[in-house]
Amino acid sequence: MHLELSTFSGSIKGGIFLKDPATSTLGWSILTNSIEIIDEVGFEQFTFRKLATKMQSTEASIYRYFENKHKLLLYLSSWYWSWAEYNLALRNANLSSPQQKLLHAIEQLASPTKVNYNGMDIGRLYQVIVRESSKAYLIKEVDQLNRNGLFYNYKKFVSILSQLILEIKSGYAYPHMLVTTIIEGIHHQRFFSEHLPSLTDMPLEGESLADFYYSLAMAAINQKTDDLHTSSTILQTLTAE
Amino acid sequence: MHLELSTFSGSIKGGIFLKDPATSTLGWSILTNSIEIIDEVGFEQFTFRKLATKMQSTEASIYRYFENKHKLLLYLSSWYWSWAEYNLALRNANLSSPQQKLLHAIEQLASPTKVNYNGMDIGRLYQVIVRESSKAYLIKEVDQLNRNGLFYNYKKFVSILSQLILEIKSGYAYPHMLVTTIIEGIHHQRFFSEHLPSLTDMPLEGESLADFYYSLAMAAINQKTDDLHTSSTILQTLTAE
DNA sequence: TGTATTTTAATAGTAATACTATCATAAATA
DNA sequence: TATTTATGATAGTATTACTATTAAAATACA
Repeated sequence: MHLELSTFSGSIKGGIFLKDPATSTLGWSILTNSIEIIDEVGFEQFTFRKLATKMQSTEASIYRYFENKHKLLLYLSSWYWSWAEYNLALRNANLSSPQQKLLHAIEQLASPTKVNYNGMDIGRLYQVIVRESSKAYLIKEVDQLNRNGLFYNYKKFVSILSQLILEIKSGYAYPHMLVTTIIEGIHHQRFFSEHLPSLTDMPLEGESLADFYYSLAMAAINQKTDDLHTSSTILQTLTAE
Repeated sequence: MHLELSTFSGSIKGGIFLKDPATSTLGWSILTNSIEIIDEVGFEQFTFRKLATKMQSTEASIYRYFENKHKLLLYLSSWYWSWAEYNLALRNANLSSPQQKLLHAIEQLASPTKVNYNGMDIGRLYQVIVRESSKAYLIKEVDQLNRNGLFYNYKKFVSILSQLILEIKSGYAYPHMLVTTIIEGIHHQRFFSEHLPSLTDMPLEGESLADFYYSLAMAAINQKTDDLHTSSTILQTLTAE
């Protein structure tokens, strides 16, 4: 297991960074320290000045790696999805059942392995992803970033899960919607259960969270054709009751 | 309809504002203009200076209504949920079927009425909600804000839909999770279909989006007990295949 | 109608943020 | 050893996110 882990290296698109932080100790320090600060103070309060101070480096040095803190967040997010993809492939390598593969994927999304990878605290990165990752794309510049392929890693992960869905139910019409609903749903429920519990149900641990979304996926996939209506036919059915 | 509309007034918790913007023309102007600017430049680039310039007023005047731009966003979000609740109640007033009520709720979430309420462009507010509303709670200060009851309106709306779910299927264990999954899901799909289409399926209009989530809700609710497993039993089932 | 009170505008100012630029030095590499 | 590259140190600018003060305008109220 450890051997495989050490062979992993996130493949992040240039364009996110000015200089790849994965290629130097200072760069790697930017990543690990930024995770800690963002986790502690939140992305809004996170500044390159705070990061530089913590790292005992300078703002100027950080700016040589990233244009701004948003690109750094995008890097962390991309790295996470690259890691998630790698880890999932490892875990599912010698399985054939797409159901089981999907279950593993959902379990991993709901409670990731809390390992430490070269000083990078994956559990903490997960915390950051849960609270901050949607801010990487819910922005005005999203189209421009997307044109440059900067959401590649997230899209790739979604695409892999969508493929799994189609293996389970060939011809299912909404694999991508289902997958993104599950992913973002898991993140939201994780956040809600900790901070806004009345928006969830009971203290949900990673396991039961995974159960809920796996069941949801299966229910959606295995829905009888009779259950699928358009708004108008649904309304007719209901009015006829 | 117009009469009813004019009787609506959002009930927003004090604590979000310093002085209720709904009680003065300047305050109302802050709301309508901020929606336009946030829609145009995004919440990150939105500043009270830009707002003051557009309104032909001053920063100091705006600061008398809101502590900061985040509280203003929270106000817009609360106002939206208050409006959504009011509108839904109106639409469902003389219906009895909880299924139909839920369908109406989901349809409204997926494509809100594009009316203009006292100069407030609801369609534009909806755009802002889709892209920005999660930033109102995905922050480090969430617990403190929540202790002061500042997420009341969103919680209330979620609670109403959860009640509907329980009317449809008494005893269903996860009404809140299902509801927030649907709400945030709708917003995400709306955003994705416009900006990251590979994360959705086909060009989804409001109607088909509503269909997808209504079907999802029904599938989750009407799931046979046999379909509900814990992770361990799921794994056993799968391994046995 | 006049006076008191509240609301807004105008202006100024401060600390922090988000950068850019320059130069020196250390480390790596050729 | 020479040369490139990476980092550090320092400085500086425009913008942001406010706070404070005073004056004018609008409103309430007696």
